[in-house]
Amino acid sequence: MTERYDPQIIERKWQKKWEEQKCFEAEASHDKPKFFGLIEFPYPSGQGLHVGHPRPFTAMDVISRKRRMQGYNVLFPIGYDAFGLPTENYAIKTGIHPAKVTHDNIQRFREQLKRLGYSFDYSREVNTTDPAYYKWTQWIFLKFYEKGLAYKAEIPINFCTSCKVGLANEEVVDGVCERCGGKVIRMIRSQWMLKITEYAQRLIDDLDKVQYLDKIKTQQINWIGRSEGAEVNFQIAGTDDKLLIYTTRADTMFGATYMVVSPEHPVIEKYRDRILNMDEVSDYQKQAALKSDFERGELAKEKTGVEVKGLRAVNPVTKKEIPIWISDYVLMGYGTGAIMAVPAHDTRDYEFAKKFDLPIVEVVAGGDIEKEAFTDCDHGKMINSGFLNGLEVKDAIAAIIDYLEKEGIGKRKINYKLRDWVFSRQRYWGEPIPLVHCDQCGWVPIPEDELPLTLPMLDDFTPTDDGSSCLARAKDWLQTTCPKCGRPAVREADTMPNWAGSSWYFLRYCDAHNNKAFADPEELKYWLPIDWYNGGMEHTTLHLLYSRFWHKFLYDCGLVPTEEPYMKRTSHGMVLGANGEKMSKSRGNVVNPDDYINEFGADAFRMYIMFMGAFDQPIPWNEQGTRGCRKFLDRVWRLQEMISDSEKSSAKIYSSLHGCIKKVSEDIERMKFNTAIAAMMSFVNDVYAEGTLSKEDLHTFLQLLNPFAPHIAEEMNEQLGFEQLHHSSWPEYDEKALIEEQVEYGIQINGKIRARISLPAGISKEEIEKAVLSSEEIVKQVQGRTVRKVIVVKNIVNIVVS
RNA sequence: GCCGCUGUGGUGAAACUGGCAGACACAAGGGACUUAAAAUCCCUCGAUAGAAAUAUCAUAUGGGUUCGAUUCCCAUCGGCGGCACCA
Repeated sequence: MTERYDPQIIERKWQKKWEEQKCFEAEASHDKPKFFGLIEFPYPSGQGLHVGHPRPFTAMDVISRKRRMQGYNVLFPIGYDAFGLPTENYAIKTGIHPAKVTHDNIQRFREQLKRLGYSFDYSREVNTTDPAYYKWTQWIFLKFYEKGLAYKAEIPINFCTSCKVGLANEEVVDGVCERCGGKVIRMIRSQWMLKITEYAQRLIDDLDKVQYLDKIKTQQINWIGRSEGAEVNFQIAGTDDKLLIYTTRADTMFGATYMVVSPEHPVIEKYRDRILNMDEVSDYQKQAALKSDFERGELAKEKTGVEVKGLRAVNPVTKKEIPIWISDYVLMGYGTGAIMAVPAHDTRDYEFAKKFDLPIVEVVAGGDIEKEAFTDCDHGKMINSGFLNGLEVKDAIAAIIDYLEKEGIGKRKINYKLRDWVFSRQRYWGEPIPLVHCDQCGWVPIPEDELPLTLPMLDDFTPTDDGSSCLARAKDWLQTTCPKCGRPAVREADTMPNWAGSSWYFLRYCDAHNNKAFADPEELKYWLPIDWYNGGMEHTTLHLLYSRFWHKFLYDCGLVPTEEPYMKRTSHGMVLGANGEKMSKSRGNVVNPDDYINEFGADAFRMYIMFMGAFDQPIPWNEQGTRGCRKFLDRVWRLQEMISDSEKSSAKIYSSLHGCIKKVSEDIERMKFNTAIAAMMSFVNDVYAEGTLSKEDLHTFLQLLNPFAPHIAEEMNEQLGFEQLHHSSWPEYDEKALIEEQVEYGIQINGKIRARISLPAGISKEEIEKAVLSSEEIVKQVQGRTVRKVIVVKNIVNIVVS
């Protein structure tokens, strides 16, 4: 009689063994084919791991464990993305240094991860806040600077007028400071920018070279937002100045009845003396400054705006004078900050024109502009448009741009919605930007041998009154000398955003302890590209795009061997709280895995997290689920009592096992972990029905179970007397075992199942048709009706009768 | 608002390329074992009608394409993610 299944003992035993034997460290040799599996490294928050973390981790652990058994040299690393706001805010509140908080949090995370039995290579762990790591983050930033891709620009930040702190967008709730409820304004600051827009086209084009889920590609393409259109100059009446606009619908120019400029547009300042209602205009500018771009873009909001009296523009095709308005639905950050408004054919312009009673001129026939804007550009012909009349929209666009170019009024232009990356944060807990400012020499990079530029130890992390980070108060650190001319100079007090460290961490995994380079080129050549990167959909447009951008830049510098970092990208659905809402401390629905591991074991927890639902869909946590999977593992454990003395299992069990091998092997590749587990459950149910199976077949089953529940699988396998599972080869299925002798056909009459008939396998369609039509059941059902058609597909026979 | 995803029993879901809707579980109910409980094992389990065989209805809602639609198309309604300083 075998002992009772006790996961607490078994799991500790195997975790210890794996660590001692260094089972999951990637092999230094480059002889074998490699597999680099990547998960998004966690942010070590103060609450520790919650049940959402293990979902992607377990999935990639399953895949990595399978790859090892398939003979690959596997790199499955782990690290911590540890710079960031929550830790800093915690430090401000408690006075405990963020480095200490980070250290403790990481310690806790690591322990929790180890308890879950992940096959991470802990020897290559990275931590973005470690100076030995961020030395290279700074080094890469200097490369950007060197190549002219890092530059300074005047960009607004959110500033709480009461705390005197720069705020992240997330900290601004309904226009006020999340912490104190104080008024938030937009304050202009000079900030470091990275020119990601220079890579916009390549970031779209090279998606063809990788296997990302289509929805991820689509999301990135839409985010980059390439559009083909034209830039057109509108003369400002009575001046030599022109207002430049960008439009994708140049065909509608004859319908442009007014113009709108963004509240920040420089033309306002320039002509303030000519503007008759400047008081009204500046009031509006002030109001607009309080809103975020997001609020301003919201269509749901009532349109607002003010006519700029005294300033008028000339429509270059109708030659008519038209009014100029300012409104916050036009953003300075996209296009040119000015638009021509064509209310008949643009929804926002239409709404605006209706509200302020501006003229609406229909120029594309086909809609009902009394009711709404007609924006369809695939149907409809031009009207009221001079030489464009009668043309289709597509042709009209080409014709008018040709005309504009010929007349020198405008030109073709490709535009991107993507904006350059604001790279400065007025914060302490980030990588210092390794530049100094010298009155003589301007911005000067610090010499490479002075990297890393480490964060000074402070005890007060609160920002300064003007919104600068607390580094601005660290005078000793701030004051330095210019590396170029030796005169006194000042360091940059802003730090890098959290995204910096996560934009290249996967490269460091290839050679985590190198202190001469961010990684050895030979290691990069072997390990790159990452074979499979799984992460959340929420990272699609920021982290994923930023890291592709950094990688392409490093490729251009000759520092990495591949154009793209990730060959394959998949994503998981979020684990929600039991109430169906996103897990968060403030909602009080955060679930910690520890309780479940203590009660049911890590294997049961891993099984459940993979079984609970479709991997790519969000799913609420269910308290009962882990118990159910524990029940399954108990059943698996008792298979030991069913081992037969004979060498072979019954034909039925053999066939069931090989069906299971096929299903599990294929489903892991498709990330259909839930159905892979269902297949294993079915196999175990079959064995229980049969009452017995061979030792060899149980071993094979344990190989399948091993990626999901590695501790129990190794333990049972050891008791059977086989070598450790992670050294064994992934089983192949026997095709012959899957062939059935009889096939059951579903017989439909006019598309509805009316009968089931079992026929021998491998007979022709004609024979099937004959057999079905002559069967007693069908003869009865079809009686008195005419058979029009018989369709035989797979194991369906549809008889169409009338 | 814009972009992407999504909607199937009491619950989580499955159905791979348009081909037998509800696999596999959870919960619930009934039974066996037990002094009893836990554990375990067996049975029932979409709705309506029926003793049953069976019939009708059913994959958010309304249309469409098709021999056949959970799957494709159009519209409507609800949920989730992202919207550039949360990570």
